[in-house]
Amino acid sequence: MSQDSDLPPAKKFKTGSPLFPFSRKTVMLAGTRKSQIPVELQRRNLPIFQARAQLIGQLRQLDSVVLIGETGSGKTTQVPQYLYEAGIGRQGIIAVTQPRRVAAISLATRVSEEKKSELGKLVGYTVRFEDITSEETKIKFLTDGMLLREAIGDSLLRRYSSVILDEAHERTVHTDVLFGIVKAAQKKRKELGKSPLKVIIMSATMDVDQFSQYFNSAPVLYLEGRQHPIQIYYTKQPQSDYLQAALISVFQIHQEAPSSQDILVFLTGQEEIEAMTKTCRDIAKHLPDGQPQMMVMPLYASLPPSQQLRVFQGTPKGCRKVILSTNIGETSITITGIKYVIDTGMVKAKKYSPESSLEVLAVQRVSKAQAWQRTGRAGREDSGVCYRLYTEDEFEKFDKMTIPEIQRCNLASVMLQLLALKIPNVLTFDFMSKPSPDTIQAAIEQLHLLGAIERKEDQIILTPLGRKMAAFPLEPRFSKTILLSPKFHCTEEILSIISLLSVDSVLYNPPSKRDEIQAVRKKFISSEGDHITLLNIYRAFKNLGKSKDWCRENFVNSRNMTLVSDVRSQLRNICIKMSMPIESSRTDLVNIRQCLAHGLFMNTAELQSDGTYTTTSTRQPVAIHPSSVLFHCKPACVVYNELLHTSKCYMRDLCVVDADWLYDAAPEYFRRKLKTAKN
DNA sequence: GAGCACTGC
Repeated sequence: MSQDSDLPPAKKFKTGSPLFPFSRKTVMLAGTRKSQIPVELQRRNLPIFQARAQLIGQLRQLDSVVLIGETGSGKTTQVPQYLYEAGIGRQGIIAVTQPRRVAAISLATRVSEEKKSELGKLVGYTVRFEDITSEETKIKFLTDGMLLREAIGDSLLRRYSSVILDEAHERTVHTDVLFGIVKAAQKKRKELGKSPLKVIIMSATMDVDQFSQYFNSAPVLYLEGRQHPIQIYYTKQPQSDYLQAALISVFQIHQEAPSSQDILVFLTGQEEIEAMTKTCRDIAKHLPDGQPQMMVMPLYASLPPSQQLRVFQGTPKGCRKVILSTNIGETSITITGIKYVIDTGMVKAKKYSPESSLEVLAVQRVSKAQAWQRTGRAGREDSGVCYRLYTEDEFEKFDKMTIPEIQRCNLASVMLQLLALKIPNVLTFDFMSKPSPDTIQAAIEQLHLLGAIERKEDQIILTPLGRKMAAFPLEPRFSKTILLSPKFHCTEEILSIISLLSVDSVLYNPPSKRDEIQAVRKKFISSEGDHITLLNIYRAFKNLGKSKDWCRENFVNSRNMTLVSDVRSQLRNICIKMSMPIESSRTDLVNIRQCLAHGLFMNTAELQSDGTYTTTSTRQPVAIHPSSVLFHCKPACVVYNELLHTSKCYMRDLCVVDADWLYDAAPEYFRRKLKTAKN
């Protein structure tokens, strides 16, 4: 399979930087083929169809199965139909979970077409804000988070005869918790003599042993995908500057390859991608005659949707598309026509350290699994080529798998959910990959401080407040803030603020338009901090009919703003269901800030005599983030939404508070902290 | 004095 050769892809390119040679390997990865043939024929043409009878036989017999199949095997669309057509578990619903909303929606649409039934009848989907199912629905696609929510109401998942956990290799927090939930539900249903629960884990070719072992040595079935050969080139020497290396590779390929073949480059973040976009465009302008044109497109999540869509558009004849992407291009967005992938081997990812309860965002090496995922993007329609900007020796030293998210994040929400699910002992919950005891302990401590839990005879139980908190699709401290708000007569305002905080930033901040933005934003700015400023922006948005034009004029992300509005009405409905009084504080902003102080007291920082800030909880030196309206101010005491560790440790989204309010909110906590500070 | 990978309820 592998054949080494000293074949640099091009020798003509000159930028004054040395060329570096690559060594070559060929591997087979899966791809999908587009087709215009009728649906039934397409179903029969899928690689999985040959195995249909055998597969149905196996699925009928087994309680748990791990199904390994590469992209293009058709497993996600076909297995639910096979179960249904064979009448397996006819008495219940077949659930298929997905990590992403768009996937759940498009798969449901696809399968309902194949079954020639209207979407929402036999085949439906459930995602946040959207439930397209009915009494008739037997095959239901849903996000993993949605199934987890449903489990809080019924931990035995009684409505379902089968649960298919798809894309299990991605190991999202939600999928990882679901592993434990479905395993426990299956066992419990058996013990109680109820109808059995079939569990099917679907994954790309990774982690097989771990999945199988966890599900009581479940058999592993392999499905073939459609294979397209991919040539892999490693650099012969380690590259000290991966950006420079990527740049050279792009133009080497550009000189050699037919212009219809597009290039996808994996980089780490917005800033880097914008800079590289500019450099590529500048160089492309001055290429010698006779070379193809080049269209360079950035791709990252916070890019406005209109610009994201550009990567799907065709280019004029004789023009090559070069897409510079974050890891959004690994799984979330699939671009057709990619022939070449350039993998820098770097990624920006979050790490969590429980001792400082800090989340750190840092550029680091990808795992082998991630590198393969990137490589696979080159061979989706046809054979492809992947340039890895690292040596084969370096690759061998990469971690095998990306550390699952559950071992890299704050577990407060997860622990609250497990408690709401009535898991007997959350400290010993059967995670497939156990988080560290420190992280679990830190989460329990947080929930305790929020008043969500109490200890009773060595058991941790949910308080009535904690039970209410679990009803909100929010981080526990946000739920708590909402539940406190009636006391301060400002629930309407707090609902707006919490909704604003719980989605991505609604503010666009392109550096090129900084002065313009500052002028426009002036009218909303509150000296009391970002929360009140955001509230002002939301109020204006709402009063002016939620208009898109208004958003554009004010550099507000209208997509995120609409999401805020949806989240708000969802949260408000939950409040109504709890019979919470919902009042508006109108012009009184003090109440709102008091309420925030009571909810976010754990995130407090105080001004020191030298003009710097220190967190109250861990005495960590912190600074006000440049995006804050308080950036140039020095309030004595603030609460913040989150800490972000980049070049410094920054507080984001701040609110000015009185120290007295904080002592009122948690007297015991602050008495203890004060003592520690003095020692 | 200066900056934010990606999902999801």
